[in-house]
Amino acid sequence: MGNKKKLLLIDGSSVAYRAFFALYNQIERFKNPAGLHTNAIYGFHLMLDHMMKRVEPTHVLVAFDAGKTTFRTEMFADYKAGRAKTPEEFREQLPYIREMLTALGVSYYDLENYEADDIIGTLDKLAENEEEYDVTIVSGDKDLIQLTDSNTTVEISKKGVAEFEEFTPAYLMEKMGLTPKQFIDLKALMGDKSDNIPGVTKIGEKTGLKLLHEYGSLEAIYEHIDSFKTSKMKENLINDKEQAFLSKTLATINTQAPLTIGLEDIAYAGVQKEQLISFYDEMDFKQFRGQLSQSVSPQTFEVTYTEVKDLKADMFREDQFFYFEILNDNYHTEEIIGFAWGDDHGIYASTDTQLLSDPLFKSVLEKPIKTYDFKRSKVLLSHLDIDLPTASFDSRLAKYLLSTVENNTISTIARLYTDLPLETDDEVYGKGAKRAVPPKDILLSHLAKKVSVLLASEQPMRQKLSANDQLKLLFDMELPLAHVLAKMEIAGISVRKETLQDMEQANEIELQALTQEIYDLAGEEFNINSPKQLGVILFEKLGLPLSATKKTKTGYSTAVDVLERLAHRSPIVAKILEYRQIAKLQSTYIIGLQEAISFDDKIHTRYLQDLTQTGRLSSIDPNLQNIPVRLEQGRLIRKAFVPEWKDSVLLSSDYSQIELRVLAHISGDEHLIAAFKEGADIHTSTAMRVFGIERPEDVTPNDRRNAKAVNFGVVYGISDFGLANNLGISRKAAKNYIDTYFERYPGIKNYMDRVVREARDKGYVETLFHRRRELPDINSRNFNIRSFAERTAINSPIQGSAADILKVAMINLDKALSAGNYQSRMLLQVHDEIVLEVPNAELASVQKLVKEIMETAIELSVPLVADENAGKTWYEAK
DNA sequence: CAATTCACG
DNA sequence: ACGTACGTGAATTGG
Repeated sequence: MGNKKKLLLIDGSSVAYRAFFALYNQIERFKNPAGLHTNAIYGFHLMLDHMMKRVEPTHVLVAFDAGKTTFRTEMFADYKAGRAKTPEEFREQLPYIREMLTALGVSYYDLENYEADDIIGTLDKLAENEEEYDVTIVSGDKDLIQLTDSNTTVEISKKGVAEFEEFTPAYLMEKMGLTPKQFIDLKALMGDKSDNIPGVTKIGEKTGLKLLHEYGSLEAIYEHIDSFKTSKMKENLINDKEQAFLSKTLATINTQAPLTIGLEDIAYAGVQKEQLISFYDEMDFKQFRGQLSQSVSPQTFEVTYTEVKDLKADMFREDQFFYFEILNDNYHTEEIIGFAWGDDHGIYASTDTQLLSDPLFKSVLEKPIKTYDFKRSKVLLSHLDIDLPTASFDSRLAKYLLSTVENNTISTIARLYTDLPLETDDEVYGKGAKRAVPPKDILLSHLAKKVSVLLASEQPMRQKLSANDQLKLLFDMELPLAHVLAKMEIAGISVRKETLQDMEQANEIELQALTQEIYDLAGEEFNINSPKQLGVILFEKLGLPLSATKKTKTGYSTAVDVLERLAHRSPIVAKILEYRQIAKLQSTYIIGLQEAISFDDKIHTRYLQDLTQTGRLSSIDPNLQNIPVRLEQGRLIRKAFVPEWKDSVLLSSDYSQIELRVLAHISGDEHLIAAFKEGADIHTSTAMRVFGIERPEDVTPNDRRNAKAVNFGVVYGISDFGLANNLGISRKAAKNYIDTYFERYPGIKNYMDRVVREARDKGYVETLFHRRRELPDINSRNFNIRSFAERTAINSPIQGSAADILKVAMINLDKALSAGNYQSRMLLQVHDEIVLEVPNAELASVQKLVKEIMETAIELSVPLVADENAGKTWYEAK
């Protein structure tokens, strides 16, 4: 019994280096006012926080390498020779990391002639002798793995600043089949490029592991060396014997370093607040500073405001900002808890929503106002029967257009465009269960501060919008769209609960039956919804082959594509697929949608206008942009979506192939343009060109299918691997398709090269309407990260321009419906589709109108085509 | 709170 | 050599 002590040992040199590179692509963002780079310091802090939280140590030490020469260089002059010079931007940060550790109450230590590894090894040994310690070692360097034992866990940094791979003796055995001691022998055989440890010629991880699994140790390998068959490997082993044993010595961590400190010296002291605050200020770490100030003195700015009890005419002037506050994010169900407005001459705040209905206030709101989140404001005020017709500025949308990298809260706006440190809503209102309306003075002051941030940030944001040529995007696209979306959300869509209830009952019975069948086939009961349990049943109990299996981080994958390849091996697989499909419909849609129906028998989704990286909308609470359609069983759900009015229908109008048309336009590829101008079936046309087929009627369904996949791939930023995966063909065959495609559509190839080059030069890409996507990773040295950024550079202008075009169409349609005094109204948007509610009497003319407006939203070098369908339910409007 | 799966364009 | 298709949201498990 008794509390075990917990010791955290950190390889400071290696963790700092990792932190430096984890945030390397943002290095220009991490500069304090004095010009010092701070990315490694910041990253180190994040890693340390992460581990402190996870381990909750009683004792901590950060060990650093002392200098260039160590006892190892005495034995082997070339040890760690030939290393790339440490960048100056990194070296300059090291002293500050030590300063930070002091302020954080964490000890650090270095020792002449020894490396950080040896300090850690020695302390680990000391702790082991005392027995009541649990030890966690953190490093970016796998060498430390040799120290793992029953009391010692080794965390090796894997990715970013908070992802680690946890090594225990059991894990090491499972992963590599090695004991911690054998891990040293592996390195002796393999060598280590970064430390310039030679190892044995031509022996890498694979051969090293094979030898160790067979003989157990380096010594044993050499004892048996005479019995080896003659081979190049044997020869290398013999020639490099001395080198191998030297490597082993070099790789072995010294656990007997002559430390001048002991465990009693490294107890965790806790943060030194004063010191830490001045350190954060010096480094310009606003975030850490903000978090800390929560527990110390609130660190913010002050603002004078008037708490309003009675309205007076002189409280209102032209060009004021108005801000309306709610506690949680669903503005359809939340009520205003306070509001504030003002300009440079004064800020006013109140919690009395009755004031809003005062004729004086109402008349002010009828004229264009500046605000933050016009759509939300409009919906909230509509609940008070106040109509907010227009806005002349929306800070939230402005921020979204300037950069999609961060969120668009006022706190973020404050940080990016002003020097006012505004607390986040989570800090002021609390989060999770603790969230609540604060005392009035705190609330009003926070609201007044928000208004003052909105005031201070408007000009900086306008200037940047202007510099980016994005003013029209804000004033002619996003702001008018916010108005249209508000009306759609307020209108909502009628959903028939009884239809869903009937489906729920039928499905319930079917699920019961399937569950029983699956249990019978499995020979036991288990949770079919648990991929983990399902994996055990399929791959262990039933012994299905792992050949088709993908692995996930946590175990076997049981995703559809895997299961489909296994379907012929056991009848249980098909049952599981069927169960999955119905269970998905049942929980997400049939039950989920019923819960989202409000008292007016309608569903009011919220469109997020400032979330996606491309300019698309998204839909939440519930998501009405992913209602099933591809499979008939799911598609039936659409029968529950109906018009509100009698003698009306739902009209759905969707763009045909809008992304490929956009691609044809921005690439200027003559063949793709010609195909669209001819009105050809685009996938058939692609099949003909790529597979060299003369007549359309000779294109088989399979040809067309393959061509379709290629077309999709092109839009996504194609790769042979991705296409191969999608089509279930070899990578080579996929590469062949792609090469032929680029040969036959040189304009497309040209576009891809051009847009990636532009992204590299400018750091961002743009849509036809100047919507930007920043691509900070485009010059990353990491192949994966860079490739992703390149595909994104290709895809974003296509997906984004298509999104822009539908937005324009919606705005134009809204205007036309109003101008024509139509009763018809838009209800839903699904990326390339608009759903309207239309009285029968208006159907013919509105259908024509919608088609016309969608097809003329923008003039491209290819025609735009929209197709309409109407019916009594969304299901029939297909 | 992360991971997995699956619904949509 | 590297190991991936682009963009979303919701339900469910299980630590």
